Amino acid sequence: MGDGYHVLVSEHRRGPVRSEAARVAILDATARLFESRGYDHLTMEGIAAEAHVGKQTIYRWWPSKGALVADCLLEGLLFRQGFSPADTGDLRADLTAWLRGILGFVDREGGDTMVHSLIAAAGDHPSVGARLSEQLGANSLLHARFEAAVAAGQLSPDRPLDELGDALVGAVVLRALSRTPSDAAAAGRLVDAVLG
Amino acid sequence: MGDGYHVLVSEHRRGPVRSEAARVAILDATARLFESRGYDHLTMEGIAAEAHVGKQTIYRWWPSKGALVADCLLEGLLFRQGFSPADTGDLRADLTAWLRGILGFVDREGGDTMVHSLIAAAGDHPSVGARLSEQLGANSLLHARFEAAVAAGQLSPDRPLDELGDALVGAVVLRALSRTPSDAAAAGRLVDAVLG
Amino acid sequence: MGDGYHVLVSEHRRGPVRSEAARVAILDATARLFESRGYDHLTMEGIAAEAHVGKQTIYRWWPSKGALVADCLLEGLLFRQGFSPADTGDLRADLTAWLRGILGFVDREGGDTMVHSLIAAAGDHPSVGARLSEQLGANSLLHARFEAAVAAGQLSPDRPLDELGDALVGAVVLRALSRTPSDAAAAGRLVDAVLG
Amino acid sequence: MGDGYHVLVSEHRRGPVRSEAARVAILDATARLFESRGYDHLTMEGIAAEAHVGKQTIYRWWPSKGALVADCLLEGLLFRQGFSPADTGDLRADLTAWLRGILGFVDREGGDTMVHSLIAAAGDHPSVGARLSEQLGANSLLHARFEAAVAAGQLSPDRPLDELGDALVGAVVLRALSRTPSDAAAAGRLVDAVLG
DNA sequence: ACCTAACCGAGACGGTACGTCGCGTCTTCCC
DNA sequence: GGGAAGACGCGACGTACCGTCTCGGTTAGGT
Repeated sequence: MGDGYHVLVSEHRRGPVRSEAARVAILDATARLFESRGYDHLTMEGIAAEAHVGKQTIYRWWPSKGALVADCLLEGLLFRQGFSPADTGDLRADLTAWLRGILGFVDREGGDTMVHSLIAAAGDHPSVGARLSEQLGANSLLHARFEAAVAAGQLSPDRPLDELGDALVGAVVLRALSRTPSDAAAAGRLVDAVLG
Repeated sequence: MGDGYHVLVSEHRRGPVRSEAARVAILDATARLFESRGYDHLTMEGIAAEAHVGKQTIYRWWPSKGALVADCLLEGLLFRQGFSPADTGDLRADLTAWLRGILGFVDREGGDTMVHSLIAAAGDHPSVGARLSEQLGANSLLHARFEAAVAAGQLSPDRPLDELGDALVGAVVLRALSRTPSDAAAAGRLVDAVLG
Repeated sequence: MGDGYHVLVSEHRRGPVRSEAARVAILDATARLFESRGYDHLTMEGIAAEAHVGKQTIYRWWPSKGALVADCLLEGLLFRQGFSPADTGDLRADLTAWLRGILGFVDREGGDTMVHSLIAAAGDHPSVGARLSEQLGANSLLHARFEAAVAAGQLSPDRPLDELGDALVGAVVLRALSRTPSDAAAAGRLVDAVLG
Repeated sequence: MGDGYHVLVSEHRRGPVRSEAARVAILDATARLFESRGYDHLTMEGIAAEAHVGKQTIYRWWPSKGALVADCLLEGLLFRQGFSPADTGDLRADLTAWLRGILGFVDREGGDTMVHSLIAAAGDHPSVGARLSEQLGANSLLHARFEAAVAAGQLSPDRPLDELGDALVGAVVLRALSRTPSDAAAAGRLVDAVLG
């Protein structure tokens, strides 16, 4: 897992094996250019040049720019900053703090570019979208926090937890899309909206 | 409304006035090509040819493809299908039906292309994002439905209504981004998630 | 003569007469831009802007860029530097000095640009070619010098004088076209070639 | 000869080598369009289309339209009709016949277009001018004829032969520029002018 | 004193061509 | 056969000018 887009099967072949150096150089170059120039200024030619690699070497292993970015996400080269909700026992407070962190990141310099780039990449490659919400903590960490809240009796057990996360993350994405700047109370209001 | 991207300020200028025929032809062509080919196969050259217009006439009045699409949305040329929640008195049922309609549209042939295209366009132009959620009914119609629910005592008056809509629409957008197909119960679960 | 491309006939018309200010501004602007940017970077739009004049005002009175330049030559706004052969009594020496002056001008900074521009303009407008050789002194001044030489017995009376001038000027133009730089003795050799 | 604009130096480079097929297709298309439409209706886009070649492939190897035409001349694809003076022993008669041929060509349909096109091309690219006079026979063939005349005692040995040719060819070019139609005796007068 | 045709400035219009960028494929030499 | 390099056909970009047309404003005869 995380070996690049094509998983090497064990069929025996002649000739040299895939160059790990090239694979890493390509992903590094992709991540570097993604962060500095954004997804839509990311070009295959630019990546090849930055990685000192022939274009064919990229096309041999990845079918598209989106797949390349998806692999960068898998390797954790992009969007290093994960957002995990704390567990102080107070679900509402924890969610608000978590959201405030995310909204702050989105509003900060470069943050919205990053999110926009990820959204654009998600349009090109299916798994990027999944990774996007995962990096925002929704899929795993947020789910765990919700389960803890259910166990603590702060959340009704029949609430669909995945959808709860989707709603929160989705609202953030929507704000990023419409470039609505978030005021200080926005995180609180959003939590109020879904928790009641 | 429908004045185009540049709002004509009242300063007097000599010379010919902007051609309404060209403006309409361009927006029509944009809408036509957007629906038939999707946002990322939309080209300025294609629009100019389809509208029988010089490229410069487009660039004179719109800075980008995104702005063009945003104007099409403003004029209601795109995404004609608006989604408005009914008011049967039962908020939960109404929201579920409304969401089911939207999710069905997104999953249906062409629907996800349309949403993906709008998301891509939103990345290029700020106001497209706002229009996107508006067309989904969130900003105005959904807000009205929520207010009716508050009046009917079905919704706590201190729930932030805008954020409630954002959460629902955002979840839909997130699903579209990650291309998660929605099962029959998805709409219900989503409503359960936010209404508790 | 020199009133611009269209000679005003005396038929009576209503309305304002042609604006002399505009005519002069246009020719001045043309000459200014011709000298600074060369014939092929000369544009109708540039001239109109430089002259603070509508494009239509240019097209109303001149059919082409070449005609405009031809009028500039007629008015003496271009290529102010005329070359006239002296008459010291020694035809060979006078011609050599005259040619040296011309060749020097062509080789000097900007000179070949000017000649190239005039040649290019001549391609667009017939009378520019005639003006070109006239400004080089060939048509009138050189002819007069030749007649004096005939009278002084330095030149056989059956030599065709016009062709003699054409040969000398033509050789200069050819050198300008092929951008052959002329050495110090070139003028002398050229005179030797035609005078024998 | 015929190596194209860029002379390949022998430094070794990796990667694909320049496509000879593309080079030839481009030059052929250029010659074809030059002859049919003239230099100033020659467009890079037209050449690319005619040659079934990408525009970039042209710009990769030639900096301008003029360079392209210069290469066509080098390859002998243009102006196939060379003019060579005969040697009947009578220099004056031979030169007159040769000039009459050239002047006739220039005056004939298409001839002046060709010369004007070459003159225009010469303005864009230095070597075209040199090729122009070469194709008119001046540089090599005419020089040879002059040497024969010197050997035969018909021409003084101290006459500068190159300049003699320049004078004759230059006069022709000048006539083409000023679009002066040549009468039947023009060739004779021109020869009289330079031979005395 | 109007009327109105023609001038003027400004510049929008439908076009053509420009020169550049990036795509994904193909070709060459080297390891 | 993988890899670096990069030429290739191609499509689109955004810009520059072309020559025409359309405005409002101005200027003179004509009535």
